[in-house]
Amino acid sequence: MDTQGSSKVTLGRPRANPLIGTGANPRREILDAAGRLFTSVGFSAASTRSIAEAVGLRQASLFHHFPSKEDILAALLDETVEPSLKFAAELAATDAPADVAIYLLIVNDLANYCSGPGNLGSLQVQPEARRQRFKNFWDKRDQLKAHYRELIVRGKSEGMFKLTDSDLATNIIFALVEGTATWYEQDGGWSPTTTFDTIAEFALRIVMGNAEAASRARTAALQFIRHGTREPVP
Amino acid sequence: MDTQGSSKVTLGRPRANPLIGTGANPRREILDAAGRLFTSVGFSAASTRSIAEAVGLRQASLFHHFPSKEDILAALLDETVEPSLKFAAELAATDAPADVAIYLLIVNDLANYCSGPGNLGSLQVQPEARRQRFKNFWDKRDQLKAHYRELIVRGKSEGMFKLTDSDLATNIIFALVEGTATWYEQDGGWSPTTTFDTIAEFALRIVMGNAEAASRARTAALQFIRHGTREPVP
DNA sequence: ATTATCTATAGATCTATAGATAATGC
DNA sequence: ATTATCTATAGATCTATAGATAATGC
Repeated sequence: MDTQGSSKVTLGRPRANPLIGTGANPRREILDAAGRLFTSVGFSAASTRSIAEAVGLRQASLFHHFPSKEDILAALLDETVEPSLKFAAELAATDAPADVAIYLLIVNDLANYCSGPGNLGSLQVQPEARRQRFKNFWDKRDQLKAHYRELIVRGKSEGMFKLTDSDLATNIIFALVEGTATWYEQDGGWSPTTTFDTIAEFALRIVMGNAEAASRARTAALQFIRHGTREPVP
Repeated sequence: MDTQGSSKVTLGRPRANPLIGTGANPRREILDAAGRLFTSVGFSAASTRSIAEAVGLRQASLFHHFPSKEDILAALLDETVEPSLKFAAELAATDAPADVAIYLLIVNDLANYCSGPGNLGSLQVQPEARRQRFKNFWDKRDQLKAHYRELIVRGKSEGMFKLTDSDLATNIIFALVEGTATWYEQDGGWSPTTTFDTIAEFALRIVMGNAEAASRARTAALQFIRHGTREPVP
């Protein structure tokens, strides 16, 4: 079975406008176009007709791939949180200290949330995303937030983080990360690397309350990526 | 002329449902209901019918008060940024040091943006708010952001703030403040005072890179409110 | 006479379903 | 035969306008 769209044969009746899209992976094309439209004009304002047109299909043909417009958004929301959740789980299984781990978690999540045109992470702030239909997404997002909380509680108990209320701090740090998707633009201004690194270091300044300690933790985190351990290279 | 709605006499034909709203200030009632609906279900998903029903009017009657649905959103957006902009201008005219000023600016803006049901500050993240029609709002919001930048540049040049890139820092701090409207809820968890104070102190930790200095600046800011100057009370 | 509402409706959507059709697979 | 598309359309909206109506003001 070919699920990657590398094959050239396409079954079924040809599209109204075959010039747009390869037709090899219609589901993927639809998700990409919908992501662009949902973030640029909004979920409700993006019509199924406009999504279909963007991929060279007629409006009704979308419903062969998704039972409803909401299902398209559900798939997109899931795609944004799923990789972050997976990374957080893997990270929790390492011996990374709390400061190193939170830096790595933030940089990874920023890369996920600020991906795709318009930054798919910004989908979740649209009021339509609060509908019951998307509960599954919010559950996963709560799990991701729990990983943040876990690290913050650990860092505090080890005396590494200087915080009064771990839960409030979790909310603020998490919002700092998630909120980036609503303003950051790939094109204008700063490179993703610079931006994400700065935000993660700022988060360390918040929890550690010390710019030098934050800077050292950042360096240790970058070492950790390269060597899979915090031990400094000789 | 009575613009405050304190009068009991109401001109014109009675409403379909006079039980809802006083009828004394229809424009205000419409804005409040629309604010609730725009933040809870989204601008596009909130129909003019649903807004009208919420204030006991028929759908068409809204258009006596606002020429279009977009004009309602424009008025709401303006109401969120206008008081913040005014405060920032007044603050700039005082002798408050950069750290004290940014603390006060942030706490004030948080109170503004997190007001009204659903936090009216969250209106601006809806993709519909990007439309050309709302350029006036974005211009004012840019002015407010310029005040943040001003303080950050000043604090850095005075050696009080430890930052590499003032512009990137401005964006991140500003997003930290604005983004609060998308997650903070009055009812669940923390009081506005505690939350806003914590966020402002965290912003100081970011720019100053020192928890103790941040804490002192916060104390000085609270003094400044009480005495209109930073000089410690004897 | 003035005002704020009402009723009625135009005209433009919008999502989703039903059933036909144009490809390839076997 | 299977698949992915198409056309056609139902039925439910949605915003905004036109003109009537039910109050108060003078």
